[in-house]
Amino acid sequence: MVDASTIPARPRPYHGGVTEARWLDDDEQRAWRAFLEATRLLWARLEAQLQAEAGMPVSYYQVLVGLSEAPGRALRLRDLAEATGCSRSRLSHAMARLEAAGWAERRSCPSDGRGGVAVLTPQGLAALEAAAPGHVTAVREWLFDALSPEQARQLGRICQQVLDRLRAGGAGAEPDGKQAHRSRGEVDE
Amino acid sequence: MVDASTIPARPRPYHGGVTEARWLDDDEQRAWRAFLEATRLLWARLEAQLQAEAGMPVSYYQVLVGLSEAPGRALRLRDLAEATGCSRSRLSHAMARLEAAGWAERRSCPSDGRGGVAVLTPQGLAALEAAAPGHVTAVREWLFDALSPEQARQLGRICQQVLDRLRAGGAGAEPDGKQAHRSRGEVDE
DNA sequence: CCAAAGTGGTTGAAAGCTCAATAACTAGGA
DNA sequence: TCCTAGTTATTGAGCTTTCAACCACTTTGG
Repeated sequence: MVDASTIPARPRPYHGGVTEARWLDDDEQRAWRAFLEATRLLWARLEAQLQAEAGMPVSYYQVLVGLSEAPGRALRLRDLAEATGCSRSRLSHAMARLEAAGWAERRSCPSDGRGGVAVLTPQGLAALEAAAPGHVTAVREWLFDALSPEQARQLGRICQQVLDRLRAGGAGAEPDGKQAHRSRGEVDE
Repeated sequence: MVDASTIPARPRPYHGGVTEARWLDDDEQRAWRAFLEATRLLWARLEAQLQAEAGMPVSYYQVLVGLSEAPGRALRLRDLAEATGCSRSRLSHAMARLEAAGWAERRSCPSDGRGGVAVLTPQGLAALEAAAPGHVTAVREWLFDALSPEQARQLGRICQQVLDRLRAGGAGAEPDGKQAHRSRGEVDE
């Protein structure tokens, strides 16, 4: 079966750049294609499961989780955005939907007039508690049940290293928040 | 820093289900949170890079790659959708944009009157060849440079196992194509 | 006290994706 | 032949996310 990849199979001569790109070797190529396909399918499965059983996309579920873990089940919108790793505008839109569903509320912040505080409602907590077991079961079934305990640790370590590098590497990603400055000198092209 | 997760930190009693969900142990919990965050950030980085340097989202790049690897740089739309792992309607919308950009064309299929064939134009190939080195460099820089060769193999093996399980597990995901039948007996709730 | 700069949050438009419906065609029998 | 069922691709509506612009408020520094 032809597999989806974001990298052409064979190196081609590239006209115009200054530096030659270092292509992926066979192990890396295999790993990359498997990674792309696995994450894509896994994510689709989890979205479908949560949508079917709890009627919400994963992103909203994550917002509810973020709120449920905060002291008093309330959090500054800024901090909630940080905790769930989403942009402020995205959270703003999401909160509108969560509020409409009766799962969360917005209050103004007493200590900072600009601020807003998101609060999880009892119905929101109930929805989260109803959704969680099915979600956990799906994560276990499609991810961890396919792996040995040793592999689970390997995966954790791998992801942590990648994460450290991405965070150290700074600019270029996070939207909405601070503007990206585009560092990184050695981009060929 | 508070980390985003789709699983609440502690098991909570769940009222209403028949079966108790098996929660994640500490290793799994750590691995899962790191996985979520790392894939999210990595993807954002790659999207930003390709958008900035090549003016296209990763999904379109994947379509161009799929076409470039096909014999004659042409492929039935059905097969292209399969190869890139996207739904037919998504591909249809994408083709409209790629055609407008002059990177691909649609022709009717001689052997099947229903069918359509997508063809990569010379401009499309040029755009792909211009975009590829930067993309490969980014993948290497943010993913593989963070890992040892052994870890790259581990990641490949892990993803392959997950992939096998997802494919064996059948229904529940792939949209648009065949309808999902929802198997899996033991869903609590 | 006041202006300038920074931060927090919202909004509307545009892009991309999904879903359901539909049209066009093929294939497989009565 | 005709009729039904399945396949291929497109379309439009709706949802989520991004992006840029914006307002409100706070902080900083004269």
